Amino acid sequence: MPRNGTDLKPRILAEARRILLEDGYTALSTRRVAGEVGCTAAAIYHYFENKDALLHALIDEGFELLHTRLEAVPRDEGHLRGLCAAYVDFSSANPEFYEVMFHLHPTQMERYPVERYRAQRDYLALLGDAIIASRQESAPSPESALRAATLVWSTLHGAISLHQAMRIDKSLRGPDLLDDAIRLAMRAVEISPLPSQPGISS
Amino acid sequence: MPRNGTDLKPRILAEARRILLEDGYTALSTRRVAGEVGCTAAAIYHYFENKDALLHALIDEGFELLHTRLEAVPRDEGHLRGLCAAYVDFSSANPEFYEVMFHLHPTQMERYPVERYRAQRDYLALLGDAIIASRQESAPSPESALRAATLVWSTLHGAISLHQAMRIDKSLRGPDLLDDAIRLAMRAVEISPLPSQPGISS
DNA sequence: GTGATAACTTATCAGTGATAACCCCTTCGG
DNA sequence: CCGAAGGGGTTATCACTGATAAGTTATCAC
Repeated sequence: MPRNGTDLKPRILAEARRILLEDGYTALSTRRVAGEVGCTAAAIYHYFENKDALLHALIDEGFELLHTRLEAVPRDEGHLRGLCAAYVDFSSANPEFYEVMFHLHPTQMERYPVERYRAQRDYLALLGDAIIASRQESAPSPESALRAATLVWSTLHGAISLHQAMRIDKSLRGPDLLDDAIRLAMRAVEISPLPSQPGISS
Repeated sequence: MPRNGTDLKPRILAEARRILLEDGYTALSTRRVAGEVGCTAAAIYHYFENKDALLHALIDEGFELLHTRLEAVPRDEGHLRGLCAAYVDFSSANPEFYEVMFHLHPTQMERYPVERYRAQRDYLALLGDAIIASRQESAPSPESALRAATLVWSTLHGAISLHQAMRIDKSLRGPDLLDDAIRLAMRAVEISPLPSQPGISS
């Protein structure tokens, strides 16, 4: 039985989350978590199959946080724009969460099944619904709504990615780029429903 | 003097490049490079200050490759679209190069000075020129051309990033998303020159 | 030849994720 | 009340990683 009274699992998660948010993903090591929890690194493997499983628990937390943020957006005529702004705001307020949720390459995350990402992506459904609602007269099919939603998402993600990686020019303000991206994303709806040309790029 | 006649440096670079392209960034370790070159891991540190310096040499190669690709785009009336397509094609043809060039987070690359990325980014200047040329009548200022070019770039990058990370829905074709992104990026020119609203997002 | 120096190797360190083996304490069956 | 069972850990260790200091060898200048 635990020397410290309570189960270790929540405390491991709490310390891991704190380290991730305070010092970033690269600082998140099993030994460091163990050290701050007050146990041995091997103890973590009693509660999580491996380090990735611990990280995935944090990723799931991030997706839940994003979910509640997006659900809170009022479903009025500005729903789509609100979703975009909320998504961008989430990335700015939680850059470390955003990084592990969207920046981590699959080769570094082989044990987080791609399926799980896909299951988590109800934000795409939200975007799709908002897109459908935003143009009731032209009534896009669910397929083209998903395609447009993906384009909206990818547009926002691109700006967030370059901004967070500090790749944009010094003379440009990050928030301006994010704002431009939101405005551009609103136009994605006009792009996607075009007939899909059979594959071009190699 | 070298036992093998030639200097090790080009061979180290060649093996590192091969490993990066064949097995990806995560497979690139000093010991592996040394093993395939036929020397010791410590020998690498004679030619490169650290592992990052070796990786940066590869990144520079990638930027040069991208540069020649973009320079080859004919500067006709379809210059901007051609640049976008060439950029996307480069990312598809060289995903490993693209990853280390644009996906590697600064926290994993602290020793690659951000300035160096900025110096490498003449593709932004190319995009800016193409944008200016594409609308000679409205004649955007260099500043808004840079801003628009960044938005174009970020739009393409977002689609490439999600595509390479296999984040997009199974029912969607990656090339379709890339194609949509190019079409949307063409509209970025209409977005950016708007009067920059003083900061909104947090 | 001799000294200097470039071009390495050997040995080692600190840190990473991960695993096997053990130990201790609680709990439950009898 | 006692002994087996098993959860909840620890210790020791492995195979990696990047990195460095110190020693060694070969070549070149003079």
